[in-house]
Amino acid sequence: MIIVSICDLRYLCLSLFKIVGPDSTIAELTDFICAAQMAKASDALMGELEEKPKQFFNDYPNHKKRRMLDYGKKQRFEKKLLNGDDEQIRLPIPMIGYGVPTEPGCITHRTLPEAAIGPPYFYYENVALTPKGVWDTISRFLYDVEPEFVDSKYFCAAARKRGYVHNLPIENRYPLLPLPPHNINEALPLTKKWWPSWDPRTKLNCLQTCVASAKLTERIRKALEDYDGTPPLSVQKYVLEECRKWNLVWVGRNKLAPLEPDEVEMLLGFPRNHTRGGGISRTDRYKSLGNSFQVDTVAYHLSVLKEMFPGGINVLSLFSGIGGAEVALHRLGVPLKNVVSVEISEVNRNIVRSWWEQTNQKGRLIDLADVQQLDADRVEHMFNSFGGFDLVIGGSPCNNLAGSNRHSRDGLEGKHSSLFYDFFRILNMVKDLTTRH
DNA sequence: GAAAGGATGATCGATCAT
DNA sequence: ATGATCGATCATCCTTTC
Repeated sequence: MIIVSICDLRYLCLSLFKIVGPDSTIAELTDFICAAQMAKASDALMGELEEKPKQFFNDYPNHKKRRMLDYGKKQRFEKKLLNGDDEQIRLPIPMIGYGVPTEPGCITHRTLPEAAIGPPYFYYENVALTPKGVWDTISRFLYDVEPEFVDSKYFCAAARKRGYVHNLPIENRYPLLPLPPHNINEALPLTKKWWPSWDPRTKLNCLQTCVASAKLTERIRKALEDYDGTPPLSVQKYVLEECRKWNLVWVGRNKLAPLEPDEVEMLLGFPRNHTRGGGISRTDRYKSLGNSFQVDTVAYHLSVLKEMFPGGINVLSLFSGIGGAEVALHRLGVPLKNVVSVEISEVNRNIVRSWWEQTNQKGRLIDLADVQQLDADRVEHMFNSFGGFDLVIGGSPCNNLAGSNRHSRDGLEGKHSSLFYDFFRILNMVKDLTTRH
């Protein structure tokens, strides 16, 4: 039974911004929404309590204050309230979304919810493997569009499991050419010579923000060189574990190494030296790259824009990072008229700016620092001076969702990941402005 | 100071064993 | 069916080294 519709939720959200103003925190916002849902749903809950009271109390302990860390229970709660008829969002096997160029089984038709249909087009990205219920919430806010889960291992030699919520057409997509190498030994041909037969990997795992230290690879080398030829199974197991955990590749006899920043750029579909701005350390390059789009994957989804906008597009790019969206559109040959790029990191803004200059862009790049400072007035002003935005694109922070985070995997309400609600807020403003014109 | 190294589990699903 | 096991994962904080 659907108790609170997505429209109600959006109106609640928007009215809260009007009531308490843009300075209110996300925690206040979500508390408000939860309280409103509670009130609206109380009648139906009484019915449900009669049916299976025990399960209810197991699932939803009786506390007034919402705690950050019990997102799982809260999300189940919300799901039951809002989406009781639907199954929880599941990841597809294989993880190819509506289809990828290299695999059979392409879906060419879907029906979008009425409220989701553009203009503007929007494209939202985040990690696929989140705590439970996160994608249900994201999908509900983004007009009930079902996420498209795609693993970039179908586009390049490294895995990258991501969910994409967008309202783009899915017919007649095409990949960037030339197709990038799909296996490790094609992408990194020099490793082939040293690759032992007992290492069965053909794809790398997800490229992350940290890489293994030289000390670690030295320890592995020492462990291997005790044996002439094939090491015993126990050593093989240890080495392969470290290889998979740290994405190590073979660069010499018994010698493993982490990927170079150049190689990560190539695997992610960026031009060589894309992140080699002035004064950026190796560590910072890995960090910026690890937080980025896989360009070929995103470009495949965006390729439908090429025919629709032969004269170019205006883009609002939120959480731009090192400009994965901009690079993807450029490589597709979609002219960039006006690009508003919002990115908190100055280093990343410099990277995008110098890419913009190096590629001789004819359009205009406006870079801003903070999505939270992007209020209705500024959006409306830019909207009017450009004649609207054709695409709102971005991937909001994943650090409170990602599995690698031991310290603060707090879910969508976490300090950084809650900026998702700013993506929704800004997209919704653009949507309103577009329909008004 | 800046860069690199090292220690730090948990979640969730898929697969396997019972 | 049900529980055990396995494997992947856009990270953060503090210490050490340069």
